[in-house]
Amino acid sequence: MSFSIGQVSEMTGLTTHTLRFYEKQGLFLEPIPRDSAGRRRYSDTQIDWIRIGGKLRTAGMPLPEIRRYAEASRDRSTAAETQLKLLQDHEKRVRSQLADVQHLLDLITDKITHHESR
Amino acid sequence: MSFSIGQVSEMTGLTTHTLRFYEKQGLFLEPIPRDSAGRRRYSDTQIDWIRIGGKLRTAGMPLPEIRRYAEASRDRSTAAETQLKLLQDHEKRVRSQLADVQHLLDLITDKITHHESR
DNA sequence: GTTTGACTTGGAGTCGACTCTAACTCCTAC
DNA sequence: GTAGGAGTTAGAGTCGACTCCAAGTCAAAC
Repeated sequence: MSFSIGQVSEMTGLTTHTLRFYEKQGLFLEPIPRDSAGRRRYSDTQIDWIRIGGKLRTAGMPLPEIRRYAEASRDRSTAAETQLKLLQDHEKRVRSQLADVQHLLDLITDKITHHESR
Repeated sequence: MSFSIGQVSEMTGLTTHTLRFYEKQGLFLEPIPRDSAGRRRYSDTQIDWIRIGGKLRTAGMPLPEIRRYAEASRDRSTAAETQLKLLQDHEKRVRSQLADVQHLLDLITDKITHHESR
């Protein structure tokens, strides 16, 4: 079973523009095959990957890192470990952003408490 | 006590370029006063705000929202509540990014566990 | 057999957030 | 008094991540 770019767009929430753009950026690694008329045909496994890539994006991972993530799957024996490391690094970044926000939240709630008890 | 743009740059880690850029973007709200030669002089309270703005940035908040945060401080009676809301909204976003990463981390660690137990 | 609609490409345009340049003005130190 | 260094401005350039455009191809429906 294979899907057109329009179908994949519907399935993943990425626009067709973005799908072509990601392909140009080398984010897929397995090249997307074309039918006799030159149109892209996506397989299930490619769609699975696109969904993961999309999650990585919404999670704030920059494209070059997502590319590294994709490239890691080349080497079957080290893929998961490399990807784990990329994810952990990114998790650290997001966690520190969260810590920043929470620090500011503390300051603000303190301010409000003081204001109320005045 | 007031400080030059170069000193503020040192103190906050933002470049002088960025400080001028943020000012153009209306991120300060209290306008930065100039000395007799037209140079910016930052007060302590302005520096305090710049530090907060910087934190908001590294926490991933976009500039328009930081502007709203700054503008909120106009109205002394509602400032803290408005800012609290902005922070909470942003916290939600960052949390959901973190959840995405953690979901992927789960998938990967599962994959590794399976691989090891094969 | 032509219209319609989904696709193709290369390349241009947009937007957010900086980052840099050019030409200029001050102040301080020698 | 002039050289150096830190400022000033308006505006241009960069980079990441899309987003759109023009010109064209193809298959299916009428």
